[in-house]
Amino acid sequence: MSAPIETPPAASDFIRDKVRADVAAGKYGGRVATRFPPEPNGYLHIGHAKSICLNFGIAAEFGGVCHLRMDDTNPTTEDPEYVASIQRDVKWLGFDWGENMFFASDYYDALYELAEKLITLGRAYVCDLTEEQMSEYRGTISEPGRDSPFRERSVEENLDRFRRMRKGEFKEGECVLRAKIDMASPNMKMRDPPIYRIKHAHHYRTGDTWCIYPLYDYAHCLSDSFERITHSICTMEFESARELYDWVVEATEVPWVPKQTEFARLNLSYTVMSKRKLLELVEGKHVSGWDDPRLPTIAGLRRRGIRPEAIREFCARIGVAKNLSTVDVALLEHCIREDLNAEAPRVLAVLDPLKVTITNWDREPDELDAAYWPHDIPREGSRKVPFSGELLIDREDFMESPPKDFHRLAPGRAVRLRHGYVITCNEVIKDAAGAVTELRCTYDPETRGGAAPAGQKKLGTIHWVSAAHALDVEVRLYDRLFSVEQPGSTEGVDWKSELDPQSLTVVRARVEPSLASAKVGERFQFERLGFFIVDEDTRGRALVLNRVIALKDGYAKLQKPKEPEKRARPQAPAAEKPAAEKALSREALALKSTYGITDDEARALANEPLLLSLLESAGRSEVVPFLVNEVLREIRSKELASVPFDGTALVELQLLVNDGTLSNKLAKDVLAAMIAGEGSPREIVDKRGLKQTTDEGAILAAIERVLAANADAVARYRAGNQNVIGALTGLSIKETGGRANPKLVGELLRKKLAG
RNA sequence: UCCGGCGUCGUCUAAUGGCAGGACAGCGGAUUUUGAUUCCGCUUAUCGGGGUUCGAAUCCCUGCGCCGGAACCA
Repeated sequence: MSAPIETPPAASDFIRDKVRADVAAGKYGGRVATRFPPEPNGYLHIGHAKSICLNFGIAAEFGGVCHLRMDDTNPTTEDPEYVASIQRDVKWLGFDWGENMFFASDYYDALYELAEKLITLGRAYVCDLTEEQMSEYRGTISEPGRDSPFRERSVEENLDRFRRMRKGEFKEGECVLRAKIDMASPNMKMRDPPIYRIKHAHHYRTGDTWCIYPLYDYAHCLSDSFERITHSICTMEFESARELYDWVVEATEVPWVPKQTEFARLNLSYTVMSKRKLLELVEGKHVSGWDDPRLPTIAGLRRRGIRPEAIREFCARIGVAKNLSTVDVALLEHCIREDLNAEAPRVLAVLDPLKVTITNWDREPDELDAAYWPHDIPREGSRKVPFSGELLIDREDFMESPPKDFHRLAPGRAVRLRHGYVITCNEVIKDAAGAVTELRCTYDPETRGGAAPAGQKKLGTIHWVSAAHALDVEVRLYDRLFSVEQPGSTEGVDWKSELDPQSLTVVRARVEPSLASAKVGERFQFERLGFFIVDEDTRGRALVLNRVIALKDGYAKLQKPKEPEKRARPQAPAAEKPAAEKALSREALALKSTYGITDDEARALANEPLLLSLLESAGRSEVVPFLVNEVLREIRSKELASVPFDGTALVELQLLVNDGTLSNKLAKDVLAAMIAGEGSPREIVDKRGLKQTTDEGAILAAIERVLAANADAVARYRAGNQNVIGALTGLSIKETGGRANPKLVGELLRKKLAG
């Protein structure tokens, strides 16, 4: 239930399309139930967030439910600490599973009963092969496996041994329960996969009740079934497990049959996402913990200061598809800035202070009014900012001999201090080593509040604080964890060596005094610098702030030498000579010579038995193009195993095309009707009045109606978009009830548009 | 190599036989007391080769490339 209202409306995707179609078809009684099924053996990361948003999002959109289920079937890796962190993270992301919190470990009894049932039905057996033997018997991806010598044990013996497994009479690894499927299956997952193994281990929830534990492929689908899940959504690496998923559900004869759908997992540039690598970073102390703000973990993102709104928006924007994809982290960063722009009040802070003395300041400190929000954000509020004779600015905002486009402070130049006065630099003080230690400037009293002096239109603005008033704080500047786009993608290079040593810089910074009351978790924008959050390491008045994300820096970009354009696919030359094509099979060769057809046609025919039988009953090569191009499409897309007509009907159809009764397009419509069982081609033509027309008057009239109704498209055509003619042709044909001769429509249309 | 999946702007993703669209990134301009934001504009793509069709990113054949699958992990 559950997604909060402010969740961005998700654009549709192939999974939502499927759910929508299932609901419309009344599948599962129109019910929608999804689940997010993490194993509690690690922390959630932004890749999980994608799955969470998908599963909870779909449930919310279709009035269904989304369960949170711990897939805890491996006692040796799981831990309640992870359960707690997962619950916290899902909740923090803004989702609510309500009553629907489940644990696979709660199903151990039911799973065990079904395993006994499988044995009783002769669909599972206890196998005593060792692990190495089993893998040897399994064969390889290109060679079939061999049956285990224990495969034909009697039901009684299997039942007895399985019960003894449960009682703890065997050592770990001594035997397993296997599904009895097919050792020769091309899908390795189907070669009698183990479904129960012995583990004399303490489970964090069931304690020492069990010493056998079900494996994923067995437990997961049944858990889905127990929970009456309708759409079991998972990532692509489980694709070959789907066949087994379906087998288990069917073989155990459970009443509820969920269906699995896979989508591509999220990869992000400049970071790593695998549990193994994340664990290695944490355990190897490359980061400070699971919540290190540089990590893509939910805990890390939260500590970094990113709001769940930004993550949800990001997940909505990346979409859901099956392509292997690596999303540019710049998109995440964009979502973070976009979210914080309207949420973080602006304040002044200096990260790398340089002293500025205002030589003509001869009074008490001034109290300036400073709005918290810029003009384009409709929010109220301001604070006082003290201005005095001794200020601090960021070192970056001064250059002794600046280029022309540097609109900041330099000897003899003026700059506006944000919310303050315009100052002019008169003198640069340096230490013995030649480093600048102080700037001596004068202020213009007429410019209080930042008003531009007469005649000075273009004036840079920089941030500053008053030295005597500013707070001394710790600021942690976080950046991308890795310095390369795809860590680990270069052969022979350890991915850990690609960590960016500068992903964290800690500085002592000075911030305006209003931050004295800032609370942990509060976010600010330090003007011109970035977004910051008060970190939980803050102790009393000793503020610690994390940089969430830097502001975009147009000037820095100007300075950077342009990256050479990475362009041009390094693919072209291969296209020169056509690669050797696959030799024709014996069957195809025979077809080719019998019917005098092309290689391509023979191949397509040989691939599809249904097509072959149609051709045989037709006995004429004339129907081959239609068979290969149209009939094949229909039977593939509708997954047909048979059709309610034979080849003679196709010959009849072909004759109708030949004598001009039907256009090719109409023939396709007739074919669809034939598949729907509406009778012979001639009957369908008569019944539906599908006869093709070449009546120019009628066609012209239709074209005129279409052109009148689509003036904009006509304009685009005349403006040079030739492709529009396709759409207009289609529309015109449709206008005649699909009966117009397409070629004629095209000719007339072209003539009409030209004239 | 066997089975399966996937190939659309630099990146992610739409277009379900009929005008290749959007977002991010990039580039240019306007506005700006944040070189931010906002606004406007621009560049850039259907993996190659054949076929079917009036019309193909989409259907068929084929080549190529990438990913996943041989845990008693999930």
